[in-house]
This record gives sequence, structure tokens and C-alpha cells, in this order.
Amino acid sequence: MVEETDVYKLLHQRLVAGGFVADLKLQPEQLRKDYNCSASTIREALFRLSTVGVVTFKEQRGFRVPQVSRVVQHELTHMRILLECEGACLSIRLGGVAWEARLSAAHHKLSHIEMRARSKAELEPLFDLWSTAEQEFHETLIDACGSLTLKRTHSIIYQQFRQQLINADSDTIYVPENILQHQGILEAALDRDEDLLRRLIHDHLSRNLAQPLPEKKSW
Amino acid sequence: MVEETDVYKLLHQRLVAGGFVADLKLQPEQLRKDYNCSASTIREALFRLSTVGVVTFKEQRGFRVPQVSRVVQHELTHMRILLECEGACLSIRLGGVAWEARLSAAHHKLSHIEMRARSKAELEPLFDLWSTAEQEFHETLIDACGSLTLKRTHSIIYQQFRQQLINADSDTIYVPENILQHQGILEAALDRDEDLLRRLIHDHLSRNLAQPLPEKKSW
DNA sequence: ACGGCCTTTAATTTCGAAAATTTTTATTTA
DNA sequence: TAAATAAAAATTTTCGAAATTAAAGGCCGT
Repeated sequence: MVEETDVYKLLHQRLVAGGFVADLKLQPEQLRKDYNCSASTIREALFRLSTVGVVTFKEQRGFRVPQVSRVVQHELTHMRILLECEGACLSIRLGGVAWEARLSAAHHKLSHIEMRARSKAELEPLFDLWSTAEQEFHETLIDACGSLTLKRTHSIIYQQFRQQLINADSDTIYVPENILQHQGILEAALDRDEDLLRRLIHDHLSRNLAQPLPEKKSW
Repeated sequence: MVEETDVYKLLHQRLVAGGFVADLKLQPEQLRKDYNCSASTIREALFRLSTVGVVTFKEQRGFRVPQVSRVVQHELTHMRILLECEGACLSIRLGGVAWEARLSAAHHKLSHIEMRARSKAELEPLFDLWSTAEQEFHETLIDACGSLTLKRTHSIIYQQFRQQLINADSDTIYVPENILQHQGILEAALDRDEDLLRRLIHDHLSRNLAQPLPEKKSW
């Protein structure tokens, strides 16, 4: 039995931090050596991790790290846009000053880090800090939406999204434009401008789309 | 080992059919007797079921059937509206005549059943048939959205939604208005009228909302 | 009578191994 | 030389039990 932090948490951290190559087979018999426990314990942890989609499971084929896929990246981005637009607009309607305060605080923390990183290389030593602050900002953005189900779904999508970017070693994971984009999102939220907020969330994430989302047509 | 159909499938069917009381503790040691296998096998199956949210898991507290909750019902309904509106509109844009044909076929099957059931009592002998056809109709509605991630997320939400209604023994699970509502949805889809389609999907599901969804305000 | 603490019982987690299934490798045949 | 088949090796699934943790019940004190 691993002490201090359990196997589930350790595997989770490693999976979202890119500690396994994309599409790698995750074999309990191998992993048990890394974590000093039994293969059954690893198997259970992997099942739990599949609940949030950071590993995939197929009967009689076992567990795998999800493949890096531009299609999947596009779909996860689309889902983030959908869920964050909805959650952010509902937060505007329901959140009040307390929510605005929390969002401002989250943004303050994030921008503080982003001002110290003008490039991906400069970000490297701050990556974990930035990563946490970025997630916190987006989670706070939808925090007052009034729906745990929406927040839970968003959290699952966000983890998979992040894992895809990290495993792809993508250039889009961090760009210097982030700082202005996050600022714009904050301002639109505080101005309670839902249309602008939707557009800015979309624009912030659109670099992760393989192609533009299909638009409404006149038939 | 249970023959023919495995433990996972049997438990899944029972869970979405209301075969367990809401909020019931699901104890492997008890269930293994029903399914003639070991508690470990049950435990694994329950982990897999928690992936789609038809059981809940808490460390050191085990597995439970989700509680019946109007709040959760409301949130799942909200998610269905969000995902089905998005998926249906994308299907209009991407699906073409093949999709329209599949949707018409799915509707034909559903309406055939719904014409034979003017009340919940009349539906009783046809419930499984209707249930399958209803799910197929809604899944086909979003089938051409171009996103497996959206469809997978919808499927998870739909199963939880269905489980909530059944476990609540809700009066909203089937209403005679369904037939006209499904008809309207089909027609709006075939007319490629996205605004109307969104409204009709919302109206079709709104009886499962605890209160109206918050609307956009002028500030 | 109620609350707190301790003990016992029940439940969950982890384990290592057996059984079942899949994958890989080697051999034989056309 | 390639394909098919069989055997061996590897992997996954299932199992029953031990270890760990939580819950319940009983007893004592205020």
C-alpha cells in the first residue's frame, strides 16, 4: 500500500500531466511495481480514472491512455465552448457580486502568473502554477451556474481537454495572447454582456478547433 | 460466473429499469448472491457502471443508487436541453437527407407505439418498447452532429435522466402530449428550422424542470 | 435521558493467485 | 515464400480471503 497519497491520485496526476505517452497500454502488472501495491489495486484505480475519461477501458483489451487526436481535441473544445458559454451566462444571471468577486480574484491570480510568461519557454518553470490557476479561472467562470451536473460535466471535459494538449505537446497550450483574452472574458462577465462573453470564450478556445464550428445556414 | 449475459449488462438493465430503490446501498456481498459470482466481480461491474453515472461511488462508503432529487432531475433536464439543441442543430447543418431519413424512420417507429398509448396505464405493457424507441428517436435527432464526445455525453445524461424518472415513479415519464411534441420536433428538423426546433425541444422537456431556466436579462 | 467513549460488528479495500481469454511466436504445409 | 494452424506466452478477468476502515450498539457518567 502506497502511503501518504493514494494510487488513484498519483495516477490521476501523472495522467493529466502527460506522464504517460498517448495510446500507451496501461498494464496493472507493470504499474504495480511503480506504486508498490497489487495489480488489483491498480485495476480498481484505473476503473475509477475511466470515470473521468483520462483512461479508456475496453473489455478484454484493458486500459489505455487516450490517443492524441485532432478530432477528439476539436470535439472537446466544442464541448468546452458549449458548457462554458452556458455556465458563464447562467453565472451572470445568478451569481451576483459574490461570484464577480471570486472571478476577479481568480483572474488576478492567473494574470499575475501570465504577466511573467511571454512564451511557452518562460512558462515552463511556472507551468503547474499556471495550469492550476487557469483551471480555477475557468471553473470559477461557471461556478455560479446553479448546476452541479453542468460543473461536473465541464470538469470531466476540461481534464480530457488538458490531457490531449499536453500529450500532443501542443503549441496551443499556452500563447501570450492568453493574458488579454482572459482579461476580456473577465470584463465581459463583469459587464454582464452575455453576447460578448460567448464570443470571447469561443475566440479564446478556437485555436484548438480543427476547423470552424458549422454555422447556422439560411436554407 | 453468470452465463449468456454478463453481470455488467444485467446490473445496468436493472438500474435503468428501476430495479433498485433510489439511494439504496449496493453491497457486493449481497449482490453476488443474485448474480452467482464473486463480490469482486460485482465491485468491478459497479465501477464500470459509475462511469455512466447510474451508480455513485464514494471512497470507503461504497456504491449507491442515485437519490431521487428534483434538483438533479432539473439539472439533467437542463443538460438534455443544452446537448440536444446543440446536437440537433448541428445535425441539421451536417446531416443531409440520410439523417433526415433515419430520423423519420425513428419517429415512425416511436409514433406507432405512442398511438397505442393514450395514458400511462395503457403504456405499461409497451413500456420497454416505447422506452427503447423514445431513446432511439432522441439519439437519432443528434446523430449527425459530428461529435462522438457530444453524443457520448448525451447518452450518459439520458441514462441518468431516465433513471431519475423511473425511480421517482414520475407522472412526467409519459404524457399523451408526447406524440404531438415528437411530431413537432420531427417537422422542425425536416424544415431545418433551428429556432423552432430549439423551442420545441425545450418545451418537450420543460415539464421535468423544477423551475424555468433563468433567462437573459437586460441589466 | 442524553451524550460520549469504547468495543464489536459490518463493510470496504487490497491482495495474490487461479481461470479464462487474447496475443504472439513457431512450425508446417502448399 | 506465404499462409494457416497450433502452441506458448502474455494479459485480463474473476475469485476468495486478509487487512483496513466505518458504523452500530452498549455501557457509563452527568
